Amino acid sequence: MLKRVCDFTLGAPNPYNFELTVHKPAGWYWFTPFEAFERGTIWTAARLSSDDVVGLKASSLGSVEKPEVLVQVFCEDRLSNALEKETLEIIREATGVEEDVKEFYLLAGRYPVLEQAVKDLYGMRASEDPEVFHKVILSITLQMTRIERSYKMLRLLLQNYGRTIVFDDHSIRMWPSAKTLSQVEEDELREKCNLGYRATWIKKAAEDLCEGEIPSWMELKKMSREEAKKALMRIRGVGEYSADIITPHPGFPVDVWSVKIFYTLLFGRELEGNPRSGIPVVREYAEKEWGKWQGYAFTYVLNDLKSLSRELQINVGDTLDEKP
DNA sequence: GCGTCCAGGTCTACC
DNA sequence: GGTAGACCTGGACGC
Repeated sequence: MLKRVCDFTLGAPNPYNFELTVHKPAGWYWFTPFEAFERGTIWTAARLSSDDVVGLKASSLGSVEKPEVLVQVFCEDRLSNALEKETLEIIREATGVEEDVKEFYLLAGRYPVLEQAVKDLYGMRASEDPEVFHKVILSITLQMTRIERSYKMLRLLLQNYGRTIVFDDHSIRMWPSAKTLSQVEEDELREKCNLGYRATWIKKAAEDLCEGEIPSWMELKKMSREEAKKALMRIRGVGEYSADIITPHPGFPVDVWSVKIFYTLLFGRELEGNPRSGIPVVREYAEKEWGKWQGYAFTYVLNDLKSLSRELQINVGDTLDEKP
């Protein structure tokens, strides 16, 4: 059982909606697929550069217009000043309390789809777990398969190689560390987690990360958008789509499923022919129209599909199932 | 039941 | 530089 070692209280530029930020409507997790969310409070876990895992309990003390977030940190031992500072940095990144969305909201007013999404998800931040390795695993398991199998692979990875931490009467399953996965035999990884050819890439990424060949989140953040993407695409198994998911400079990671929806929403007609042909069209549109806010546009639309399809009377298909 | 097809990308060999 | 073809697995579908 971890003990409470420190608390942080954070302010944010309004509007800021804590619940929508940490518990997004489309069902995606904040830090780990096995975190707990009950009545406005979230219990989750983050990994520090020292490989220590801290438990996080977070809730809102304020409102959308007067935001204030309380985060309690749990750990085996008291954190050093450096690790406490790193924990705060991770929390700031994940809560998005330093991001001001007013500019995005002004831009959104010019596009009916975004205007509706902003109305529905007012105050939400697009931010999430700033851990490159977790995002590498996620993006690789999302490739070339149905979403059900992606979830299965993720579940098996966490169940077989992740660690469970217990704090504040909650038990949270954490992602496996790069060190752990680098030491697992590739065949074992393939068989135990149903990864197929992805086992080679995940194992290689774990090894590269241990050897310092993959930049950290903060290092990527300091790079330009293009440099960060180029650095990520040097990881085996990470192409343009995956790099857009991993990078701290969010792009527009449309795939053959989401491109059909975005095409319909943006151009008012269904995409005909091979869906892959629509990907560069939608990407180009997002880059040209929304520039640095394209990641926000993607997150807002993706998390508001049910409402958008109803309000704009557009059929977005039957693939809106809840995520794990 | 059983065989076949193909999917929320990426890599590699070949031209 | 551009582009087929291969890659794991498992659910859907046709027979």
